[in-house]
Parts: sequence; C-alpha cells; structure tokens
Amino acid sequence: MENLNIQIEVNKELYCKKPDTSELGQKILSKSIELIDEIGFEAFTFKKLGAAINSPESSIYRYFKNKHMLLVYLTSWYWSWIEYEIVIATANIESPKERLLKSVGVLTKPIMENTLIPYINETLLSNIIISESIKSYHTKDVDEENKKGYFKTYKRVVKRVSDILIELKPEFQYPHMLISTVIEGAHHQKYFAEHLPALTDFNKENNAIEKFYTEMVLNFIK
Amino acid sequence: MENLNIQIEVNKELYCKKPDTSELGQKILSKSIELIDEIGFEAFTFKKLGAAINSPESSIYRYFKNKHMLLVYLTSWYWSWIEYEIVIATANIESPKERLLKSVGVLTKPIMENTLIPYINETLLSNIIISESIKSYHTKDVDEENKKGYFKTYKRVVKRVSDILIELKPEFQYPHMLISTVIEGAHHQKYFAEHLPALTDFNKENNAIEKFYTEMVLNFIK
DNA sequence: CAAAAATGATAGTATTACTATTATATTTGC
DNA sequence: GCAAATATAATAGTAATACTATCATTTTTG
Repeated sequence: MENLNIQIEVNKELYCKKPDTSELGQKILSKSIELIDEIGFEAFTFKKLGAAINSPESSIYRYFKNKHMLLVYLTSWYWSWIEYEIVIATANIESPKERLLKSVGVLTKPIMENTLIPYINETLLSNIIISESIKSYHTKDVDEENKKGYFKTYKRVVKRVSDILIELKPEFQYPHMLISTVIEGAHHQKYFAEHLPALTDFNKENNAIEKFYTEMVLNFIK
Repeated sequence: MENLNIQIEVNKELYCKKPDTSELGQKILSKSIELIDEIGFEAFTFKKLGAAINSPESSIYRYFKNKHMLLVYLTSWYWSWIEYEIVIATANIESPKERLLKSVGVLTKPIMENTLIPYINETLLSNIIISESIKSYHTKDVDEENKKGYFKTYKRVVKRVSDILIELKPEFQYPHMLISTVIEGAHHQKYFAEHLPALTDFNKENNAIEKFYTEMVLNFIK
C-alpha cells in the first residue's frame, strides 16, 4: 500500500534551515539518529556526523545551531509523531476508558514500526528518546527554552491524555502527574531492562511495562 | 545535641584518593556540590572547581578521575545516605505496611535536613540528584560501569524497599518496577514543578508528590 | 629529623564546539 | 538558456575543555 502523505511539523525555532525539505537536511536527520543511537549523545559531534555523510561540519551548522538543538528537534519530532499515533489509535472510539487505555498502550508499548517517513527510523529514534531525551530538558537553560516553546509537543501529548483522564474522572487531582509518570516511567523501565535489570521486573518476554502502567492507571480511576 | 559519629562509606572504585579523609578532599566534595547546583553539570569543570577552592585542577584529578566519576561518587553517597534514612525511619516498626509507607515517605518528601556531615549539604545534594543524577547512568559505558558496581547503592535501596513490598504481598509481580517508578517519578515531578509545570500537578504548597506516590503504592498492594 | 606523601605551580596536547572566508555547485526566475 | 541567488564544499582558525606531565614546595608521619 502507498504511504500517506504525512509530514510531521516541527517548531521553526528549533532549526536554522528546515531540514526535511532538502537532501542534505534529510541525510542529517537520518544519519544523526543512527549515530546518536550507536555512540551516544555525549560522544556524538557534528564533525563525526559530517564524516558519516561526507559533508563538512560547517554545512550541518547551517541546519542546526548545535547538537543540543538537534536533540531538541528530534525529541519534538518524536512527540508530534506519538501524538499522531494517539489520535489514530483513539479515533472513532466512544468510550473514554477505552481511549485512555489505547493511549497508555501507545505510550508504553515498544516501537516496532518504521514506515511513516523514509528518512526517519522511528525504532532507533525511540531508542534515542529512551536513552537521551531527558538530556534535552535537564539543562541550565530549560526555563528559557521552555518559554520559547521548545517542549510544546511533549506537553501537548501529556495534556491530550490527561484530558481523557479528566473526562473519565473529573475530580481526579493528579492527571498530569499520572500521565507524565507513565511516560517517563515506561522509558526508564525499558532502559533499566537493558542496562540495570535489578531496578525492574520487565524483560523482553513478559511485556510487563504495558501491563504494569495500565494497571497503575486503572487503579487510579476506579 | 552532639552529632552521631556516622560516616557514609563509598565504594573504593569510585575515587582515586579517598576524599572524605583530607581537608582538600572535603573541600572538593563540599564545593563541587555547590558549584554543580549553581551552574549545572554540563558547565561544571574541574578548572572552575579548582578556582573556587584555590587549588589547581591537577590536585582535583588526584581525587577523581574526571567529573563523571565525581558525579557517580556523589550519587552513590546520596543513596547510601537515603538507605540510612530508611533504616532509621523503619527501625522498630513491626507492621510491614507502616514500614513501606515510611520508606515511600523518605523517597518522596523534599529534603530539608543538612546536618549529618558538615562538608555535605544534603539539601543541595538532593537538588543535584533530581537534576543531574540520571546523567550518571545514561551513558554509553553504563553496562561496564554497572559490572564494576558503580550503581550498587541505588540498587540496594530499591531492593530494600521492594523486599518490604514482597513481605506484604508475596505474589506481587512488579515490586522493583513499582519502587523505581516511585523514586524516578518523584524526582521528575519535583523537576517538572520547578521547570515544566504543565507536566505535573505538584506545587510547593500542595505536597502532592508524597500523597500521589503513596496512593499509587497503596493501590497496588490492596 | 629524614623520608614519604600531599599539594601547588606551570606547561603542554588533543579534541571539541564553534565562526569565518572563499570557492564551487545547484537551483530559480525571467 | 542564462544570470542571479542560494546551497554546499573546502579550508582555516580560535577559545575552551579535558585531560597528562613535571618539578618544586609544603605537610605529615615513623
């Protein structure tokens, strides 16, 4: 089947030159995801990325101000994509409880797809989000960058799912806390399963993450 | 009242020269906590620390291999201290449920004390743990460092509290997941409250974090 | 008091994170 | 189809970082 003509829009503030409209820009996105996944965000540099795509680092600087902004861009792209996945998963479903559980599923299930946009490997991108995305907002400039709207898409996802929670249980006092706990928790548990298994009970066979966080949410709304 | 003669032991692997037994070492610990809290871990350098304590950077390198190891040291110190706090909070309490709730309290309440060790400001240290500690294990060397025991004290805290959970409800399948979710979740919510309030419902007045995570744990064990 | 250990002072190196400049290629608008 | 505009490549350069090395001086300790 043909792909949908979908484009994920990213806030203009996050890039110097729009990367998804030129060949070089797409190569930068594509290869940076592979490279960050492979060597980690700390060891990742524009020089190495340049070498990997056969372009000088100065060309990459025309697209992104620095590697921090590239990470913010990728994170924002990811959350826009997740929002889209939630919209699709909950479309035409009447029951708010059902919509909530579908949303929690999107937020906690492993990401296996990689078909929406040819130059973005969604599976690798989700690995990066799990391992590195906290670094995009755990910085000394977080307040300033938040004001500029750098984290808008993440906040929108939390709001969208929290709104379903409120629909279901209007008196519930901690909707955003619960949803952000589910999101960050699921990321941590996936990371722990791979690197610090003593901190989790999840492994690749038992699918415990979705079960655990679904149960957690259900416990709160009943 | 006199202070207890308590010393927090840190794994020998984490330092080159034991910092808590010399004046310079204690100054390094003390000032690094202030400086990391003030300018953030990324901007923190041994050169700046040296300037702050009037010692050359080369002297600091004799105590810690690099700033990453210093962060791992501080994190390990913190978890040993939290373990001690949990032990005290749960001592002589018969009921496992009560012990569990006390432990969750230690893990989620804001840290206001600063009296145990004169050269460690526990309040500032807990800010660093909230803002920066994930960076100590979100690295490409995490597996290797985990093998060397760098994260032992964190794992021991999770195990200690999980064991109480298991005592209470032996059939519960996700004890480590639940406790690590509480710990990381509480840290995130504190960070969000200060920097990304749209992601939480906590603020300094409502004391929501302890309530929320206590309720979460109780939901799971009833 | 001598030997050992810790600290200070200073210098040096490779890498990082950029900025700047000029040349070459590619796109576009008439 | 060609000139003008724009994008990219090639190259060089700079300040800061993250160390390592050396030697002199001070402090501790047996």
